[in-house]
Amino acid sequence: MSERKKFYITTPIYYPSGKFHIGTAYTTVLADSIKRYKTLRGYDTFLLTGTDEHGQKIQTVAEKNGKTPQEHVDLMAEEAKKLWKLMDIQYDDFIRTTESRHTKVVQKIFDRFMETGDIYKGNYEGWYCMPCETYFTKTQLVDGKCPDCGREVKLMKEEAYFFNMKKYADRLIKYYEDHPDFIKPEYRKTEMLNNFIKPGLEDLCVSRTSFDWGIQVLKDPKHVVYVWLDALTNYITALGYMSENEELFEKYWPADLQIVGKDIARFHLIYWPIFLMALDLPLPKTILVHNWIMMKDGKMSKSKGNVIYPELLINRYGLDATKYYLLKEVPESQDGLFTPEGFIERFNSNLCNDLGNLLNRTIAMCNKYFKGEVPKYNGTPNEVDKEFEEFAKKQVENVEQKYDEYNIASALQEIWELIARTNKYIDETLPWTLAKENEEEKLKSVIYHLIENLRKIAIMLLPVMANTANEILRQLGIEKNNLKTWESLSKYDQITQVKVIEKGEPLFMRLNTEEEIDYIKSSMKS
RNA sequence: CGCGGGAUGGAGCAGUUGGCAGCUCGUUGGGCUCAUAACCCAAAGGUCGUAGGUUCAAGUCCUACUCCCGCAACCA
Repeated sequence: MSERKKFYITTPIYYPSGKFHIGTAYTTVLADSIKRYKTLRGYDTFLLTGTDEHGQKIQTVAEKNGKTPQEHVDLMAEEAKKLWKLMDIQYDDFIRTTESRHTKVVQKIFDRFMETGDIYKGNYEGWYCMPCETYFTKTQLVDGKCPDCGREVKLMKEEAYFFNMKKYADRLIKYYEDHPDFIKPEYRKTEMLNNFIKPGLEDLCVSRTSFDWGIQVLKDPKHVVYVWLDALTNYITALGYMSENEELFEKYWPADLQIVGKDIARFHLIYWPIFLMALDLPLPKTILVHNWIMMKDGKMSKSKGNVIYPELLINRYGLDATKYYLLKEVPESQDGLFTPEGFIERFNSNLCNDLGNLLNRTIAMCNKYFKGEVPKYNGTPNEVDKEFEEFAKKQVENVEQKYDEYNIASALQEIWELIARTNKYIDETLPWTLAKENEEEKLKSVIYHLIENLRKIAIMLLPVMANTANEILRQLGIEKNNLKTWESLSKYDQITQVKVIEKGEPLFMRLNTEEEIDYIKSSMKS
């Protein structure tokens, strides 16, 4: 029965050493929106997210809080799930790297790599900070001292396993060349080639003995698997790879889209494909590297007192407004900028004025002139109607194309152009004048076109702002499911026997700019 | 000469293969009254980082330079 095409999409698994900030929320919302779009387009979708729960840092943080590492990550995983619930993220599975379905398979993979010779034993050398119990590379050091605490570091050596990356370098380059869609945006590929691959790949350290909060290496129990071999494989262990039941894996792998932040681009664009090659598995179709949301004074950090948490925005301004802002604000070519001013401006201007007010005035007119009953489609008696219809059709195509390119910010841009055009249409057609002059047919056409455009706008907003979109449809009185599908966007004359609600309700209430800016700024400090 | 990205009216950004410099917000003036003091129109405001070069024509190509940001190998 399942002839539907599948679409497997992943977020990174997040490292729960502290509270999740807005950057994490951004990645997840981006993935969720794309999933919703693909679902709307009829795909059988699967969205995976989760937490990366091992490592030295977790151990340290847990101890500081007087907890065992397990207690700490249990708590953090719940925090993550709570946040995703608040944000209405429709994930299909949540993988934790401490779950046995993951650890068992990682052990198998490690064993297999030892057998194939991809993993060999060697020595890891680095500058070690005793109090922090952490290794640093030479370039990470600040004035030759520990970048975290500023104390002396010692050059230390420990036995460790390495993965032979060099062996796969040529294959990786070839793969890049043969698959132009593998990495988005393109310049990330250049970055990888120039910085890491062309100068010669170094082998990757995949085990440690200096701490034990990790997955044990079966054949050498004093070692635990180190970071990336553990973390990256979540994308396949979650689907049951190498387990008794590989059904999901068979169905969904390879991933269609993997979304990562620019900070972990290297690991996903180099090591991950190489691990997959070593396992003889197909590579994901596309890895999308997104940029960051920055603050005016640079990177978000607690010491600067400029961290913004998603809960704050959601609780005060609503989920849809928050999602809209996030997805609109990060461009492909560079980092986005979060400013309280920008947030409030977007809210008032785009959401209240452009969209909310358009719905409100449309509903008011439909009530005033037709007692709320949407007139039947009667063609395009107005001169502008025809051009207007064509414009809407074109925008639908544009939006679709942007969504297909995973460019949500641009898709929203295109939707807002249609909103603006629709507002303008009211001024062009002057419905109140038509009413006075008893131009019944023309007036019917105008109202119909307004309602129909709003219907299209709502459907196109479904992936990003489901609540708002459904609320628009509700106020318009659109109930039939066949008027809520993406396919219905290509039709213009389908609305019949529909009655809008008697009194429009504001989608978004205008905010007092100064008050809210103060509010956001003061909450960022505390 | 490590690599990559950026530098465009007050702020934030678009600018495919070179062809009269655009968008959003803000400012000013006007219009409209269906609407959430919203919406529509118009105007002001830029030597497109600097200096050269190619071209009939360059924000867009080439060269040099300046400044900002990220990465620079095991830090999500």
